[in-house]
This record gives sequence, C-alpha cells and structure tokens, in this order.
Amino acid sequence: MEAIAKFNQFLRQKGLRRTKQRDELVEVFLRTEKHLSTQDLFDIVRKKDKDVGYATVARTLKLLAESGLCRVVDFGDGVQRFEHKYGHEHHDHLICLKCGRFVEIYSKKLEKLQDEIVKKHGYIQEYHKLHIFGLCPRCGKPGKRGK
Amino acid sequence: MEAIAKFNQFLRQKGLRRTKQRDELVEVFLRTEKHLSTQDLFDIVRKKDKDVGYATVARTLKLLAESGLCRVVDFGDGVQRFEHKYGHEHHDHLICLKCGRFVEIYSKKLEKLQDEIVKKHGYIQEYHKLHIFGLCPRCGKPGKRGK
DNA sequence: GGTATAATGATAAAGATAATCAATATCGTA
DNA sequence: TACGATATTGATTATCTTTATCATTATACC
Ligand SMILES: [Mn+2]
Ligand SMILES: [Mn+2]
Ligand SMILES: [Zn+2]
Ligand SMILES: [Zn+2]
Repeated sequence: MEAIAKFNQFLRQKGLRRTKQRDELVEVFLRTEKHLSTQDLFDIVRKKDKDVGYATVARTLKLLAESGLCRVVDFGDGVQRFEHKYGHEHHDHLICLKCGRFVEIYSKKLEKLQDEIVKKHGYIQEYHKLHIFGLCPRCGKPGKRGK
Repeated sequence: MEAIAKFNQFLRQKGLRRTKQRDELVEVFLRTEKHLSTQDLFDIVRKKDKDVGYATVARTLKLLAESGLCRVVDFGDGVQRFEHKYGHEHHDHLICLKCGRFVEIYSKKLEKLQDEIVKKHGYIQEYHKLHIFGLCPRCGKPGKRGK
C-alpha cells in the first residue's frame, strides 16, 4: 500500500480526521527523504503555507510515528528527529562527531547476532538502536577536517 | 590506579581544585553501582549533606565523565544517566519497555562485527551505543506483567 | 597569612516537548 | 445540503532537564 493511503487508513481506523494541514504535512514529509526535526518540518511547510502551527507539526509527526510511517531517531543531542520507516529497510547509524555527517548501515549478520543475545536473556525484542560515533573519512584524515 | 586517585589526578592535571563537595560526590557515586541521573545523585547526597547544590552535582558528574570515571547513558527518555566506566568493561543494554528493568550485554563477536562495518565505511570509531528495547522475561509472560 | 582564582549554591535562562483552550473544521447523519 | 457532535487547530503556556550567571566562599600555592 502507498504510504499516504496507509496514513489515511490509520486516521480512519483511529476515528481521526483528515485535514488540510495533515495532508500537507504528510505530503511534505514523504517527499523529503531526510532525518527531520519538528522545527525542520515546520520551516519547510511554512514556506508554502503560513497557516500551519508548530503544535500541529509536532502532533502530526507523532501520528506519523504511531502509524508506522516514520520512526524517531535520537542521536543524543537533545533533539528528536524523524525518518522514513514505511517501505524502508531497518538500518542503524554511523555518525561523525566532528561534522555530523552520517551513513546508514545494515548487516544481516549483526542483526542475527543481536537476536541471539536477546533470546539468550529471555527478552522479546521490539526494536533496537545502534549508534556508532566516530570520525568520517573526511574528518578522520589529518590535515583536512571539519565541514 | 584506584578510581578516586584517577579523578584527583584529573583535577590536578586540569588545574581544578579538590573540594569537600567533589570528594563527597565522587565517593557516593563510586559506592553506588547504578545508572544515576543528576537528580538521583543529588537525592542520595542530600541525605548526608544538606549543603550540596544541584548545580554542583551536575557539574561534578560532567567532570566524572570527562575524567573517564563514568559515561553517559541515554535511553531516550529525556534524562541523562551516568554509569561507571573506569574499571568496567564496555557493554550495551537490553531494556524492558514495560517495567524499565534492563540487563547489560556484551558479545565479543558483536563488537568485532561492528568494527568491521565501521572500517568498511572508512570511519574511525570513537564509541557506540546499542540499546535493544523489548519485554523482559517477566513482562513478556502473558498473565504476569508490569512491575 | 595573603592572594589569585576556582568552586559553590541559588536562581535564572535556554531549549525542547507536551498540555491548555477558545475558535474552527470535519464528517456521519438526517 | 444542513446539522451537530466532536476532533483539530494555532497561539500560548506549562513542564522538564540541562546549562549559564553571579555574588559569595573556599582552595592552593607562595
Ligand atoms: Mn536513517
Ligand atoms: Mn550499564
Ligand atoms: Zn565528519
Ligand atoms: Zn519488564
């Protein structure tokens, strides 16, 4: 199913309503393949429509997460970011401490190993977050550094 | 070297001073093998000494992290916690979404696999954080749940 | 002891997310 | 199409944690 359809289905199933603001926000979010904070999305939408409030952006992002269209990414810098989830493979992140550049990583082997560890402890996994911090190729090279 | 000695060495090397408060806080922190928030440590110390301010607790925890005695643990609930690091092996966390119970996990194999992935992307790893969320054995069992 | 200056505690500021509330929009129903 | 219950909105405030400020006090080196 298409992402927008899935969101609207979610709204209906929850007894929530479609609104001009939600339509706009979902459309913009889906069009923007980035890790967006509430402020980020607010700024983008505001360029097109001055009548969208910050609170609505925050509320809509929460709904998007609930509906399974996005998930929260927390790099520990005090700001929640939201990234696409629906139709995207699970992945983790490798983040540069100097410039903030990051890459998405995935390893079936790694995931499997994690599953085994979880099982060994008798836990039932819901999700996990692996963040590896370090220096990107550019920042790690002595001589050239920073963004 | 003993942990307290290492901290005092750190202070001296930075041109910082030993104080009654720092001595107390470090002593209490090292005696408490838990994942403490600033508020947690403040509450504990306050029972013995009413003359320690919250700001000092926060500042001292930051120094403890800088000195390598502790590290920050962020489970994404908006509160920074601090856990022992010096003299402790690296480990990750497996956290119960229902009751908050968690266990510390470690796998040499997992660590090695992560290193390979980092290298493959040309990054230089500084540290990483793996948090696996799910249900603990108690909460996962249907019938019995919660704390 | 004297002195430069680091440290402290109380308080305010910052910065993000969540709650409040009167006004408005939505949507099933008639 | 109009009605009406109620979900939604935008502006604002509240909340919560971490960080900054600053006058006062304590430390360490001489
Ligand atoms: Mn991502
Ligand atoms: Mn731990
Ligand atoms: Zn970089
Ligand atoms: Zn549990």
